[in-house]
Amino acid sequence: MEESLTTEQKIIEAAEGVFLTEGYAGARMQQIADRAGINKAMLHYYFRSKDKLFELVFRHKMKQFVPQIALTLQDDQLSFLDKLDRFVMAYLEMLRKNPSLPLFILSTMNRNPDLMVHFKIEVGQMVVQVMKDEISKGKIRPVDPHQFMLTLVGMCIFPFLARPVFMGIFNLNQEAYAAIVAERHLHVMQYARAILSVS
Amino acid sequence: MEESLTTEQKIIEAAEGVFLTEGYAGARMQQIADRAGINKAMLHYYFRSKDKLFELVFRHKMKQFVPQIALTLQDDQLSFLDKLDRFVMAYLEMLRKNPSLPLFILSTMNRNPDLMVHFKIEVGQMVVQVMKDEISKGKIRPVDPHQFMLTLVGMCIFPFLARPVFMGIFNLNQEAYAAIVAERHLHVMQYARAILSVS
DNA sequence: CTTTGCGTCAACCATTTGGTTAAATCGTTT
DNA sequence: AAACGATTTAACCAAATGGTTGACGCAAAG
Repeated sequence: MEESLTTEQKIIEAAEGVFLTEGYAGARMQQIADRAGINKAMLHYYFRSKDKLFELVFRHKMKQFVPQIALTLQDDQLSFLDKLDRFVMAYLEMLRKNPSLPLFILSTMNRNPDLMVHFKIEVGQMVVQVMKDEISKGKIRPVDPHQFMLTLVGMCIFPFLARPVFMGIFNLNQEAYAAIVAERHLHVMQYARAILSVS
Repeated sequence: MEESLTTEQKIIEAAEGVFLTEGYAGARMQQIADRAGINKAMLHYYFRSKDKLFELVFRHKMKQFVPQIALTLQDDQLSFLDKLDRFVMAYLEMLRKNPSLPLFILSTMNRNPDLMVHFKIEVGQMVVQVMKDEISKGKIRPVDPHQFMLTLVGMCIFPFLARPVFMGIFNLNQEAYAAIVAERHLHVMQYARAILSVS
């Protein structure tokens, strides 16, 4: 079936699954080995330690998590709001495919904020610059870019973080919550338009 | 100094601190004992097991976390938006005092969604009902209450979840981020007004 | 004074966990 | 087919971890 996968790939795949759902402290090397269908010693043969393996997984997942909004913003043809629309659509779709990604990243980063150092990220500064330009050009209303991005990205991510809590509080079943997530895009853009649109 | 605290209280306080920052899997009974300044055996003397102690802490923290918006909504004197304003103010203040509460709750609930069963919460249904009433009375614009509450509460909580990531992405220091959090209330209400206000 | 029961502790225990090792197996080259 | 390096495995190890035990202190009750 998946015999085409190399052992190293099988390990990484298994490690991602286990680390994502259990977190670093909750993950067990044996569990990863079982899931990969190999001997526990292989883990240490290919990746020296639990830390090394985790770091590999984390780096990979972090790249997925940090919004690649930079690419979307490059396109000069579109208006800023249309660029946002594209980004929100793509980001929500990615999250739907990786629903446990946000909690994994945020938990890890809270436990060890130093990890951020390894990621020289310019996307933040870039977005702020673009927004300031748009504001000075009068294309969008003046808004604190930090607050705006915090809200915009949060609106996308939060439903995946709070899923069990909200399902409980609002008495929702799987389908009802899936419907909310499916409609999320509309409400995110409704927010963006309400805040940014020049009357 | 704090010799007035009973041993049981010292344990609970220490357990809260450790569980909040380390999570269940990452917390060590020895660590809790050290922090409480007592012997490890005392933990098992007062609370049979790690699970029992954790459950106690979790229940306590869960009560703090679930927005007590119900109380705020009762007051009939205020308009709906003023009620929201009160709630957002109070909730943000609580979060500022308990910055690691959200990640703790959401992590735990994701790991074990069954825990929600223990909390018979009616606040969700109540908020939905109030909003529907306001809508039918024409006091606020028609909005999906679920989407709205998800956004409103998310806007409050998310800054505390994403703190290290956003500090990294936007190159912010402690003070800069604190300033964003301090100003958060304004932007949350700006959202609420933009979405709910009848023109 | 002695007994009783709660609180406290050091020492101990069984299991789990990350990690190691030495032997075996497989594939490729000569 | 011998040799050789890469891969895989079972068995093992030391440390850590949640949990237990028996003794000791001590204040209140008898």
